[in-house]
Amino acid sequence: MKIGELAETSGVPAKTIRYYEEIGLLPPAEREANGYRSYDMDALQRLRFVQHAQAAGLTLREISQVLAIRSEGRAPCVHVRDLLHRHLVQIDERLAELRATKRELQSLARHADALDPADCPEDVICSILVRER
Amino acid sequence: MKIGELAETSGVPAKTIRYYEEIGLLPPAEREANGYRSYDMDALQRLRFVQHAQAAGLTLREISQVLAIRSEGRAPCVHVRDLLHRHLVQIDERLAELRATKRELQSLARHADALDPADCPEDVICSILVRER
DNA sequence: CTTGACCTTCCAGTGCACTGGAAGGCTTAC
DNA sequence: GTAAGCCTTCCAGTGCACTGGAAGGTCAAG
Repeated sequence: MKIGELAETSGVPAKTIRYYEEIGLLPPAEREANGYRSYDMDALQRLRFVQHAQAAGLTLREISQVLAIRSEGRAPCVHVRDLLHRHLVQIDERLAELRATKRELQSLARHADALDPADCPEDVICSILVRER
Repeated sequence: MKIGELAETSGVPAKTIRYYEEIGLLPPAEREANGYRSYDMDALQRLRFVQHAQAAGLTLREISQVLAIRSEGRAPCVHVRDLLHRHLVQIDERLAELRATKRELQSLARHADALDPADCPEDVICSILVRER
């Protein structure tokens, strides 16, 4: 399987696959006689793993770590477990933040919708956003 | 008020305030005879506005736009209104994404917690993350 | 034999929001 | 007068995850 096909199958752009290899996230690909990268199903699996892990909120650096640990023959389970728990905490924090932002935004939006632009006073930057909450 | 004091009062590092000026987010500060930047309460208000707008999820670029529109004498209300509504949509999307990620992560974490690392098979990258959902 | 779709490397840029550090000037207190 | 702690500019780097483009090699179809 050439890089274009892998890109097609996985949905990850060829450029990005090369980039992943470059930063060591993926192992150097096998090469055909002509120098083209050649991939097997393992490569697809690895790429899918990267996608899953990314969807789970892990950074490429963290994914690299898991991959590296695995390739050393150690089971990354404990490591992954920690990573997962840490990310769950982070996600909860981020969720709380986002919800607060949403409330703030909604209150601002309600205020904005009730305003006639002509009423905007000249002496403040923007009465919608500046008013005290 | 010198930059350090403004930084102290606002909680925004002096470095960042200079950066904001550099990118045109804040207007060039008044200078004292010795070249030091000098700020008044308006500056503090602008900085607070930036903080609020940032907390509301606007990018510095968007905040610049609002500030620029205002400084042209036009009321940015309509613009801000649009911005707010667009950001509300974005936040809802991001919230949905995050919640999905959280569910995914929780399911992975439950799986990981139930696993003995010794059970990790050697032939997959990481059974926690790779398994089908 | 050419056209077009692939593939290669390499370098450089993007976007976002800073942040660090060097080299030097100013101010205040002792 | 000197030391600490401000301030200035300028350049450069950070982190994350790509993305673009140039210049060139390869392959299959017509």
